[in-house]
Amino acid sequence: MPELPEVETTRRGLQGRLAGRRIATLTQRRPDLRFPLPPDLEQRLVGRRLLRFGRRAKYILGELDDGSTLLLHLGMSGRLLLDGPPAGRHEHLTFGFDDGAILRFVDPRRFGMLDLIPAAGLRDHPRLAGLGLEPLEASFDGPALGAVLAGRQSALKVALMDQRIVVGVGNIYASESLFLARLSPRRRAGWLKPAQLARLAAAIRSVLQDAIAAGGSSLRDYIQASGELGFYQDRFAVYGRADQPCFTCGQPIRKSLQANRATFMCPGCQR
DNA sequence: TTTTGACCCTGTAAGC
DNA sequence: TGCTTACAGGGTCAAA
Repeated sequence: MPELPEVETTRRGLQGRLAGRRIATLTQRRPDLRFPLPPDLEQRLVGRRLLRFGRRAKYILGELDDGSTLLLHLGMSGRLLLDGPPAGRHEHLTFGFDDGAILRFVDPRRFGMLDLIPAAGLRDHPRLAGLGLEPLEASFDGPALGAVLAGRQSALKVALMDQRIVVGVGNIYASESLFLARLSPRRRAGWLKPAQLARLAAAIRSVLQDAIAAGGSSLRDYIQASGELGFYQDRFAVYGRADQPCFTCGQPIRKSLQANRATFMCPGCQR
């Protein structure tokens, strides 16, 4: 489910509602998400104040008042829901806060994860070390993208989804960004010219920013922390539009598989 | 070193 | 209607 726009939208919801709040209770319903939860999680979390919520790649980072960091990843089906009713058998963790706020971690497929990192361990944490460029940072441009793609023989779309190269771009936004940049997902990643790299970097940034402004994309089970739906899915140019006419040139959108993931492109517009 | 494919788990939808 | 199969937004690991 969540790519960078959905994670960022969730982060903003948490920051607005929970920053500065103290964790009063924690209920765990099962010990295993993608990875086992820290065994002493409740003991280490209850009583701590959450100072602010940050983001690195698709990870949400909750900074605690003792210097440790609550690390959250939503996987493919994870949701963080604020103040709503109980979410049923896939609600694995429930946080209660000092002002009565409730945060529910719901993840049917359990590809999500949660960890608590001591202050000294954040930089070297195995989930965070080695992550690639942040596409919304000011330094993300054509030359920066060219530097990390240099020498890559793999297909361009596969490279864009590699979190060691660029973070936050998943299957939906890779297809949408490549359409906007008019580049074929099957091009070799390391062979782009400077003008093409500049176009692609700008397209990635533009697609992600527009999706954040729209509250993310709500397919199947993604909703914002507030319970509202995102609506960027209404603007998809290619994703999920197999055989439908391209809005630009009218040719049918083509669906294929790359690295066992669905890829959508317009054969008329993308070269 | 880089790239590819299998796999983790569950729900949904399509096809028979 | 009921069963089976394919597929889904992510990330990791082993093998090639």
